[in-house]
Amino acid sequence: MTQAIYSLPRYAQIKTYIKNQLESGQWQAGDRIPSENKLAEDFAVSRMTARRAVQELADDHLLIRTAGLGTFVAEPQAVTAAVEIDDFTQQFNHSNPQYSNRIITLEQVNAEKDMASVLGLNEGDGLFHSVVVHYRDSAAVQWEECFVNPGIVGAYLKQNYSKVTPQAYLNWVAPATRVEHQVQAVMPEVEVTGALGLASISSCLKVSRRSWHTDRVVSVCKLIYPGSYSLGAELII
Amino acid sequence: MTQAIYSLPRYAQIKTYIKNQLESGQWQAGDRIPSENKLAEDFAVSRMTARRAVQELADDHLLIRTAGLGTFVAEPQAVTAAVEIDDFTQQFNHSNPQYSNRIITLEQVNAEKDMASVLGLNEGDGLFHSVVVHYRDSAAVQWEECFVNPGIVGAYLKQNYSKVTPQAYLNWVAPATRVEHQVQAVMPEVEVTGALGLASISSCLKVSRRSWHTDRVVSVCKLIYPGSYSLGAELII
DNA sequence: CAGTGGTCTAGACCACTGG
DNA sequence: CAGTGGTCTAGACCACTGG
Repeated sequence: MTQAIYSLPRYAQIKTYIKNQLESGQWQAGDRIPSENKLAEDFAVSRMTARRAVQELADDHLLIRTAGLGTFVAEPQAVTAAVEIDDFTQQFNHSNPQYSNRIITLEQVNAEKDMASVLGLNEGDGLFHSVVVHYRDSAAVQWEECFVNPGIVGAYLKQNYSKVTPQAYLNWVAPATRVEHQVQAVMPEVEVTGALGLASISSCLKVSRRSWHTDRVVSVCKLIYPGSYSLGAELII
Repeated sequence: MTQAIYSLPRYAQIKTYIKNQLESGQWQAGDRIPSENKLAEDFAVSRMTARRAVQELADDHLLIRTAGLGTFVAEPQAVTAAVEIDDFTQQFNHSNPQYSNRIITLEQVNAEKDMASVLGLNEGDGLFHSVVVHYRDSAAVQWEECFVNPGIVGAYLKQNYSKVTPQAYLNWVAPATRVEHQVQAVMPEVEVTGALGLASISSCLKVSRRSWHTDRVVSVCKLIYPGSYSLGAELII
């Protein structure tokens, strides 16, 4: 069926076959694809080999598997390309004389269900919550709201954040081994626009940020920038 | 050794053990970790089970494997503030049945001063200009306005963009060797909001994108997304 | 109930690395 | 050469799903 490149491993050949079916539209989102046993039979390989092909594609989010049900074509994912933008954590520090901040909130709260699951905690567990507004030359440039895993950064609430920013402290205690960002345009709540000194219906840039230390989530943050602020290099168009 | 959560699969227990060694610093970057055979013996499992644990951690870039040599602790990754942004060129293609587009503009224009300098042209030189609106399931998801260097992509205007997207064509003719993005929240002009089917004061995400082929600028694009659209993975907070 | 994916075994052969 | 990871087999038992 699939034209094999010489000596391409069999599981890779099966992957290629499946990917061709997906790309050509033969198998549509939501369709059930052949079972491991069927693929093993069709390609004359053991089930473990067929399984490997399917599993790796599932790991890549091209397929979704459910025991007892089968394997299904995933909804088209927004394929992503990594783009380097400003590192917000390094941008703001107290060695910069233009910089200042204001602590709005610094407290322990009980984890709601979603946040608990993201941080690997149980619902109701204690976690740390902070809200800080960052200024450059007395203009508010960022609202930073963080939820912090107390199992990793136990002394988060006890730091003096007029000396070090929350992000700098987090990076010092638990250097991120992975960071995930998500960017969106929003009109923030009045609480945020007020703190940033904006009109109540201002368009803002929202960056959601999750950071890991090894395999544990250290912090989940929401950063709001005034719309006039831009991430990345110079303005082009 | 490892405190197993009851009924956690054995490969997962071995993963936990390894991760503990990494987190505690027992195994440092560059160290060689026990071989599959050694782990299989220590944990009294088959080699395939031990292998699965090690392989999954290698897939997560915590370990690096080389046949004949062994498995080594990876260097801590340099954290870059990478934001995952949709790769428009791959996301939008005509083999995706949910996709469609509408060409608004496809023309040659004379370069204004700023654009000429960005593209390495002289003021008044001809350049190509396109505006395309992309749809997913008949909902507008992106306004794409491009200025294209005619010295690199001379046949840009002659393509049939009902068969291939402008970005896909650009990538085919002059694969980008560098891409720069800049992200901003804006309230677009009525022309844009109208084409996207939005209220006239909608908050939108604007991505400015410049792409290079070797050292020449191929295209300068402005991408506008509805504010409800988000770049990157799932919504967190 | 038959079928599915999830886990696991105890072997095997291979290409490759270092000493 | 002995050891490593990469691939692969032909079985097995399990929890789970739908009809």
